[in-house]
Amino acid sequence: MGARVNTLPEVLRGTLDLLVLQSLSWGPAHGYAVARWIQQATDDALAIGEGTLYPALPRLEERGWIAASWGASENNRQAKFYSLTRSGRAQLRVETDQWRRYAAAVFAALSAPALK
Amino acid sequence: MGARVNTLPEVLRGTLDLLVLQSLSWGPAHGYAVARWIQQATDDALAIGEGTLYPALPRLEERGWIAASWGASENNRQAKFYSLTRSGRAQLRVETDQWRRYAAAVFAALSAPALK
DNA sequence: GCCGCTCCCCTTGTATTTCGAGGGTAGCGA
DNA sequence: TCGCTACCCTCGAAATACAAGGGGAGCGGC
Repeated sequence: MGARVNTLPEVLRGTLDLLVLQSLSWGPAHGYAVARWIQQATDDALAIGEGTLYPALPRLEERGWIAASWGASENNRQAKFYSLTRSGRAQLRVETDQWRRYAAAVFAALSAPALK
Repeated sequence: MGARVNTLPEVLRGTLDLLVLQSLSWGPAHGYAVARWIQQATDDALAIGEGTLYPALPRLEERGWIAASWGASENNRQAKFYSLTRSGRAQLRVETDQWRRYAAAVFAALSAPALK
């Protein structure tokens, strides 16, 4: 049915963002913990390098989806805690939905017949 | 459990490749038709621009996954027909599997609990 | 015969993002 | 004091999707 047409990277490249937002939906966390969460939540199927994650966090912050503040970690280290903003929560819903529709479309294509 | 750890783009960026390979699994087709197939097979959820698809085809050819040959289209135009090679068929299996595992991991994360 | 549409190919520049490698500080236990 | 782990960051290289642009050739209508 007439859903809007998506371009690829809008959803694809946003997958990291989606995972980060989702990880913060449980409450504030620092970058290092976010990385661990993703790895754990995907049962080690996905690993995010620090060189990938750390640039992503200010990006999300710039867009107003997360907010940062320094604090002490569980291990008594300085750590930058990120928390979801109101608009970040909305964005999480948007991206979750996009992902679901995108994944459904790919799965559909994988079992689609030849072109008519 | 102990699946291999994936990096993001290996799977993500390969999604277009996966769709193209899948579209050719039904037999040779020219680029224009591949684009139409993808749009149709995903129920209009995904649209691939020509500026995206046409550079992708030589890329896949370079990797030995598809082979090109000129011919006449259904509408009696010159068209470049691509067909899956043997190694392309293998690649299709690999990428299908990767996609399934990747998608499963993301879905798992979307319903994962807070970090321990 | 000509117009315009659709089919079909392609290139270029730009923007975005991921990755790997590298570098740095600071607790903490031995 | 050593070394490990937790924690932050930057940089350059590589990929690739996109929008915009350009072109040729059938074909049907006039």
